[in-house]
Amino acid sequence: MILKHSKQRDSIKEFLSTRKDHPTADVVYMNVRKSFPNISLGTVYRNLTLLADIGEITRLRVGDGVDHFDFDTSPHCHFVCTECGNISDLYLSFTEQIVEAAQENFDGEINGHKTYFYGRCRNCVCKSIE
Amino acid sequence: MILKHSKQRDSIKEFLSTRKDHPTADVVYMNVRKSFPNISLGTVYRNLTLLADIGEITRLRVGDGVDHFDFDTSPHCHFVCTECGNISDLYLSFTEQIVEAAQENFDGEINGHKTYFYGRCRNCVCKSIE
DNA sequence: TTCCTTGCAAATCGTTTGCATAATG
DNA sequence: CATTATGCAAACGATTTGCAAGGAA
Repeated sequence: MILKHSKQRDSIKEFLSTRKDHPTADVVYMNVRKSFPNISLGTVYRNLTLLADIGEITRLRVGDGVDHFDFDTSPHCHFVCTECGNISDLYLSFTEQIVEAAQENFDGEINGHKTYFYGRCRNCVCKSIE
Repeated sequence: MILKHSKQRDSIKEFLSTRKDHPTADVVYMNVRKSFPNISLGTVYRNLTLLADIGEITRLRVGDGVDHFDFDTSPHCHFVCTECGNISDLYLSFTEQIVEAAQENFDGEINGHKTYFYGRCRNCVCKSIE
């Protein structure tokens, strides 16, 4: 399967690259529609799936029932606020070591990992104190 | 909301407690039906959701689009075989420290984490070598 | 008797897919 | 020209939910 260029896909990547909040397919759709009013949700899904498959983006399933997408494919963890749903990046020094440590304890081949931290973000903590 | 006793819920818990492979709602349904032929999928889902909400079990979203349930609520990680889909437990010594380390690097309140390792299990690695 | 739980079926909702057409190389 | 990508709408599949009836406290 040889990829052909597509303006829609470019636009999706371009949009994703500007966001650090790990948008859902629907959010991508809403925004890309500003440039491509006729783009369909199906196209957005198809491209997000394709990009995730070839490793240009990462699909996150944090547990809220909706897929989120991350333009940053470097190894890092995520924090999910159980109150507002916000997802933020968490770059931890031991991220790399986690896989190594797991590999030592596991009889098989480990390629990667996804770590999600859950709790309340700064904003939500502050709000509840007021 | 005060819980009332229910034979169906007992049976669901009882079944889950015997399994270490993190079954899906459907698998739970299939098995509990042996004791309760009339139980409905809805009831299974309702109870699994309830049990997860009160913390008696854990809901796992490993990324295959289906929810898995774990009777073991102690802090541990999971390995997901991307070939056969199997999910196994991974008890790592540093599991506890992960949250602490993350907490130090994050401005908010972290309550827990879920870590999924992806790769190929022993079985699938062997098969591909044959 | 109160109110939680169930079974059933319909509804929900995020995601995928089939198809005819348009765009790319 | 061959093949991939698109828009549209229908299909899918896991999970949830409304409702009337059953069961626990």
